Amino acid sequence: MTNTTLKLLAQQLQLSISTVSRALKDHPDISTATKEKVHALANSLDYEPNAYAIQLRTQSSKIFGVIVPAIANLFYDSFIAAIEEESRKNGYALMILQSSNNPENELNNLKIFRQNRVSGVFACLSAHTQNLDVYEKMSERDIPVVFFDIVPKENKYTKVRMADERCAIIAAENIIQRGAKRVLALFGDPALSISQKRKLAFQQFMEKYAPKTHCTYLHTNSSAEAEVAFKKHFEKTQKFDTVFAMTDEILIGVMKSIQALNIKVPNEIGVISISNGFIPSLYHPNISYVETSGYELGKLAFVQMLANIKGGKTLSELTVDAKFVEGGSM
Amino acid sequence: MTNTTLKLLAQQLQLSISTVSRALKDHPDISTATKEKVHALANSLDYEPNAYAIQLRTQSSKIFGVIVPAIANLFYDSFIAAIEEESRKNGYALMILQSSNNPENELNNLKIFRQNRVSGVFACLSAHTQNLDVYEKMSERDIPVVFFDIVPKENKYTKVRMADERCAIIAAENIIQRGAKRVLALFGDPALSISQKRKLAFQQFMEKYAPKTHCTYLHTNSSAEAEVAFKKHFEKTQKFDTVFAMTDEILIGVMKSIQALNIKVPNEIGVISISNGFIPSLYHPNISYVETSGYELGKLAFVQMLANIKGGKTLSELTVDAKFVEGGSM
DNA sequence: GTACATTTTGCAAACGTTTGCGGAAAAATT
DNA sequence: AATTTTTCCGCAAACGTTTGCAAAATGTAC
Repeated sequence: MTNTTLKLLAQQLQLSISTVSRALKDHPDISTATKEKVHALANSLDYEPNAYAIQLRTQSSKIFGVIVPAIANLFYDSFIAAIEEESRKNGYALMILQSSNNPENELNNLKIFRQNRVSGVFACLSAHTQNLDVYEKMSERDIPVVFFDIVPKENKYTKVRMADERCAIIAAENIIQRGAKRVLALFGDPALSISQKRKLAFQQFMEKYAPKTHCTYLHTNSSAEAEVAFKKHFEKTQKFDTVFAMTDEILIGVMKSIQALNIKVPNEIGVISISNGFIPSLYHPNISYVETSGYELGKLAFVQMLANIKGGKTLSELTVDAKFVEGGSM
Repeated sequence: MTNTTLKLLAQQLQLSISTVSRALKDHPDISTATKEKVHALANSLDYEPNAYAIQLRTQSSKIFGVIVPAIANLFYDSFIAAIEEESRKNGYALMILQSSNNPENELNNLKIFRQNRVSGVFACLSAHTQNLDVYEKMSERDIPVVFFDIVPKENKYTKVRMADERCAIIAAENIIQRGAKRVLALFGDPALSISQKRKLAFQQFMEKYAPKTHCTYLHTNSSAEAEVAFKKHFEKTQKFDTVFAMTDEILIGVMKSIQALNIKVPNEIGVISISNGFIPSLYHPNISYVETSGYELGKLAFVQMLANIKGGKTLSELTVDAKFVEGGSM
C-alpha cells in the first residue's frame, strides 16, 4: 500500500495541498468546516506526515544522536532511559550508537549523525579520544553537543557529569566515620580523568582529616583485575578493615574475592563503592554506596540540550550531586 | 555555517548537479578526471549527503526501529548491541524506543517509526499487549516487522526467540544429573507465555525422567518476591538440595537469601538458572546457567530482517539454541 | 449597487537528492 | 570526409512538505 500524502488528501477533498496542510495544523486561516473535513479524511486514511519531507523543508530533524561507549552498561542504560523519556515528551526521537570505546567508531557515528542532520548530540567520549576536531565540525554545523560522563577538559564545551570529587569525598567521610584504620582503595584506569579526580579528592581528604589511617591505593582495569588484586593484598599484607571501590566493575571483583574467602561483611571488612545502586543491591548485606545516578544525569543533560537549542549557546559544566545510600556493609 | 550541498559543489566546479551526484557515486558515465575533481572538492568542503533528501527521493530510509520494554536490561542491551553492530556494517542506523511495558507507548513508538519511514522494525511485545492491529498497519505499509523474545502467537509473523522449552529441559537434565532429591523451581509472571512454556517443559521432563524427585513450583514477579519465597520455603519445610531460577531477576532474589542465610553453594544447595551470563558471574562460585544470549538472538533477528527486506516475506519462527555453562554451583 | 474590509483558499517556489532521457563532443569506423 | 559509435554531461521531473503572497469568496457599510 502506498502512503497517504497531502496530495492524495487534497485530491479526494478537491482542495489544494496548502489548504490541507494548514488545516491539519489548525492554522487560523482555515475555516472550521474544512478543518473538520480534512481531519476526518486524514484519520480514516491513516495519514502520517513524512518526517523526511518535513525535515527537508524545515531543516530541523527532531532527532537527537546519542553516543555511548556501550549500550549494555547499567549506568549508560539509565542515562539513555532518562533522555529517551524526555525526548518523547518533547517530540524528539533518539538515534543511539555505541562507540565501543573505539575512536574510529566514534568518528563514523558522528558522520551518521551529520548525515541525518540530527538536532543535537549527546556524547560520552571514548576512553582515549584525544582529537576533538570531529566535535568541532558539529558546532560548525550548528549542531549542539552535550557531553556527559566522560567529558573533554576544555571549558568551551557544554558538559554534564557526576560530581566526581564530591563522590569520593562522601565515601571518604563515611570511611572515617566508621573509624577505619587500614583502607584499600581501588580506582579505575589511571589514564581516565574520572579516575584521577576521584583518587585525588579521596586521597587529599583522607590525608587531611584522617592522617593516621593507612591507605593503599591501587588501579585496576577490570573486574578480574580487581578480584585478583584484592585477594593478593588481603592475604599477603596486614588485613584491611575497609575497602573502597570506585566503580561497579571494581566492586564486582572485590565481592567475588570476599565471597571466595568467606569474609564477613561488615564485621571483618567494611565495603563502600560509587555506583548507581543496582550492583550493590545484589549482595547481602546490601553494599553502602555513593549514588551516581545516570538517570539524573540524563535529565540534566536534556535540560542543557534544550537550553542550547532554544537560547543559543550555554557553555558550562554542570554536575549532578551525589548522596550516600546506606546499605549494611559499613 | 550552511551545509555543503550538491548544488554548491556544482556551482564551484561549473558542473551540473547531476554530474556531481553521479561523480560522487562512481557512475561509469563520468570521466575519471571530473570524478577526481568532484571528490577533491567534496572532501575539502566536508560534503555530507542529506539523508532526508535521499530518503525523500528514494523512498528508503536506512533506519531500523527497535522497541524494547526497557533499555536498562541486560538481556535487551545485548540484543540491541548485536543489531547495532550488524546495522552499522550494513549501513543502517537504529532508532530505539522503549515501551516500558505500556501498550500505549508501544503505539506511539510505532507511530514515530511510521513517520520516519523506517525500513523495518524489531519489536518485543509489551507484557500484556493483546491488540496487534498496529503491527498490521506496518505490514500494510510494507515495513517488515521482526518480533523477538516476547512474540505473538499467530504464525503469520516473523519471529525469533529463545528456545524456551530447550532451556528448561537442559536445566532439568543437569538437575537430574546432580542427583537432586528435592528441587525448588521458581518461575516468573504466570501470565507470560515464556513462563508457561518453561514451566511446562521443565515439569514434564522432570516427571518423565525423575518421577521420584520432589519438585516445588512457584511463581514470583520480582527479585524481592523471589527472595522472600525462597527464604520462607527453605526455612519452613524440609530443606531443598537444588534451586532453579527461571530468570536473572529470580536468581538475584534467591542469591540474596542464600547469602543472608549463609548457605553454602554447592555443598548445601545447588543453584542453576537461565541467563545471559552476567549475573551468574557475580557470585562465587559462579552460578551454572543455561545460556540465553541476547546477542545471538540479535544476530539472528538481523538475518531475518535482511531476508525480509531483500527477498520479500519470510514468515517463520526461528529460535536460538541454548547451551549449558558450567559455573561451580552444581 | 458600489466600495471596501475580512475571511478563506490556491499558486508556486523551495528544501537536496536521484535518474531517465536526450544531446554534444570526441573517438572510432567506414 | 562522412558515418557510426562511444564517452561524457546536462535538463527536468519527482519525492512530500511548508509558507509568502496573491486571489477569490464572502461579508459589511454606505
